[in-house]
Amino acid sequence: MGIPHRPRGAIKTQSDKHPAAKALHSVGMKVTPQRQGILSVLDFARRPLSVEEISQRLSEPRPGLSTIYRNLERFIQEGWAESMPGSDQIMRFLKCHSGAHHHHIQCEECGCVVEVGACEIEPLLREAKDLGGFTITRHRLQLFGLCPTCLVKPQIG
Amino acid sequence: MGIPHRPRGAIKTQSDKHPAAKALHSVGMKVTPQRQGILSVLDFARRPLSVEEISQRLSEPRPGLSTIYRNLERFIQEGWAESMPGSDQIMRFLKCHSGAHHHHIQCEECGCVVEVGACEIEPLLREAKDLGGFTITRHRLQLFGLCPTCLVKPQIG
DNA sequence: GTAGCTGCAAAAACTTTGCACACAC
DNA sequence: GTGTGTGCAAAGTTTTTGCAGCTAC
Repeated sequence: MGIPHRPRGAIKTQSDKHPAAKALHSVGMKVTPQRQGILSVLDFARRPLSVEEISQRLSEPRPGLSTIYRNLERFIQEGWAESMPGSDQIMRFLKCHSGAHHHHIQCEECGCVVEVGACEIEPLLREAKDLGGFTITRHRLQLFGLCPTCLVKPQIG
Repeated sequence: MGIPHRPRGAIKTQSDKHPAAKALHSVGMKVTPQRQGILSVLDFARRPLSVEEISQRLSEPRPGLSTIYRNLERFIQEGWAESMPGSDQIMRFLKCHSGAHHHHIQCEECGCVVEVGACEIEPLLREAKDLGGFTITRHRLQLFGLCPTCLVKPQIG
């Protein structure tokens, strides 16, 4: 047990089994175990991960770091992932579940991230006068706070 | 010529001449030419500068890069400067003229940055319900647009 | 005079690149 | 079979660290 038996004939590329494979297919990218692995790791992650962290979460044999870098770049191009530069030099990556305009809230305690769909900032900006004469074309909002779990949990110290 | 003669007696530390020196003094940092230079470069910059760019704008003899890094770190601690991670790996630094909560608008064309003092986002966040149960503690808003100059100037292409 | 600061050089950390081989299609 | 993708290793960049000497105070 554990290994489900696979109906033969249904196996060739498993392209239509996992959504990841489907997505890769749809943009003309080859469906490789490495890509599926990286996408899967990002899917399960609840906070932005560095390349190193992504590598650690991948099962052996692990793809080379360069493979991870190269694929993340493509995923970002496709709008599947986002890079989140932090205060350190390390770039962290996050999967975007919504293709539309959205923002992220990150918990200051545990680092988990959720997407916030509704963006009510645009109208605000339209009204704002004192923007130094700038015409706003886009914005980026990062929210920080405490997630429900960490809010309940008493802070250490 | 070239070298202005300096009234003797007025020279000791010039601590009370430049605001930079004053500021350094006020937090117990020694007033060195390197620090004054870096602060001055940041003061004149209209867009975030990388360490390399700061170095290039300093007059000979230039401080070592490590000196620039070390001082930027302190300036950020003091709230005089801010680091702005971009899409590349390079950290860029910007002088904050307001100590209070503020945001930046960056021109997508020329890269210049201005501060926006009034932040009308807080009340908005307080009303917002669908934040996944998060309690917002702080936020970071980056605005991008076209500055008045670039708005007038016809785009190339 | 002393603590703090700087310069230099070496090391560290992160990311990119080149090329031969492998694999998805 | 072909072209894309991968692994490995080397190089490139940016940033940090250690230490001896210097300088602001």
